[in-house]
Amino acid sequence: MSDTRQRLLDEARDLYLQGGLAGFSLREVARRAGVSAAAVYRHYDGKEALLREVCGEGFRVFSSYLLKSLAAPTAKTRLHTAAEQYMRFALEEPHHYRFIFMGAAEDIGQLGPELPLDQHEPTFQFLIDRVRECMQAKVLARGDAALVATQIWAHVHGLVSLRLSGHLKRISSDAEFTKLYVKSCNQFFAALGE
Amino acid sequence: MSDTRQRLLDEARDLYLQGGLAGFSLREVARRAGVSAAAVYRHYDGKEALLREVCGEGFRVFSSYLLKSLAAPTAKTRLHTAAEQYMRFALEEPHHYRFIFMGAAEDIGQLGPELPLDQHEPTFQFLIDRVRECMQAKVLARGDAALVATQIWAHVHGLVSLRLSGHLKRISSDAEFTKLYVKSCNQFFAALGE
DNA sequence: GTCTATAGGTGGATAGAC
DNA sequence: GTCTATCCACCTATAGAC
Repeated sequence: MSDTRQRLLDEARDLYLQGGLAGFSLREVARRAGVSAAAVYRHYDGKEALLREVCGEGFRVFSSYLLKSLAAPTAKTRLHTAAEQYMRFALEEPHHYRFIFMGAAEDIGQLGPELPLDQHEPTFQFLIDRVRECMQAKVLARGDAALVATQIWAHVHGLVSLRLSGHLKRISSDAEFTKLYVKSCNQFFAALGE
Repeated sequence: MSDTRQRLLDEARDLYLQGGLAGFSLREVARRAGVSAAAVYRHYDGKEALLREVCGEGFRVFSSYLLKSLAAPTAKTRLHTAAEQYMRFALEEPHHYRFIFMGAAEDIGQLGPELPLDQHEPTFQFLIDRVRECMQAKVLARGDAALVATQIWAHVHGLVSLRLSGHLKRISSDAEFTKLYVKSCNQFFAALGE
């Protein structure tokens, strides 16, 4: 991948998250990348294709975080590590997180129908697998693994999305947030029969 | 308030939630309301002012839902009813919910600095009060009421926002979602020492 | 691969008639 | 209060030179 191509991708993501789809234009992306607007078309088919690529990159990075949790030795630690990695991804790659999970994908969907939202399924399946093996190991109470995975996803997404959107005014540092996140997850896992 | 003024407000909210800030234009709002673009300026100062008014209306409706929970007789039922009303607001007024809690307000913030996001505080304070009285009634374990309220907010917002953004592909009806929501809240409240 | 130039379009906002 | 007419800015996308 050429330097310019990657540069355009980075600037596109930043610009999008700075001003949403409203303030997003190829011209501005090109300006920031230091090339003309026409040059963008040598690398991407247009506005929609560029944003689509941003989205795909986000999912690749997200997956790389999640997969690290497979290195943990037990079902229980794999679930806990997965939750931790989810948070790490959100805090370390907030641009990507917001793009993927906080409405950006929907915006792209309105630009064109064939968006890469299908990528949600494989990553969600990963969480279901972690829940299922915890149930088999009697770490979580038996039940519908997909439903429990949904509850866990909602719990972590709720915390993370409020943090990233700036709604948690009482929490000032990442360290403070991490403490709350870990505590809240532990309490919720406990409620799920751990 | 004149008919046209209210009409513009309704169309503005719908248009915004249909296409985000990207597809939002005064001209289109005016078209839908059946007036000329220039007529909008007789009622609102411009694009930003119109969206600001949409936001304010959303908070008023949200408050009206929450306040109903004060009619419940005990601290515990008031907390449960508040959680239920939160969900009812989200399901019955998804446009307003998305506008207020799912990024829309941020978009407006980029249009102009003096946005009505302060209104988050009073409504969040309402939840803190419900938590505090539950702690005093020994329904919840004692602790930092604001922090526990944050956890509860995150939990319900996580569920609701995933539902509204269409990410919960396995849940097809509002009834099914309501069941999951109530169950999940009960489990989490239990973990908080109820 | 990058540029300039350009065609064709949408939108915010205002002026002035009615 | 609502209209038409208008100005100006910005955008997407393409054509053709280098």
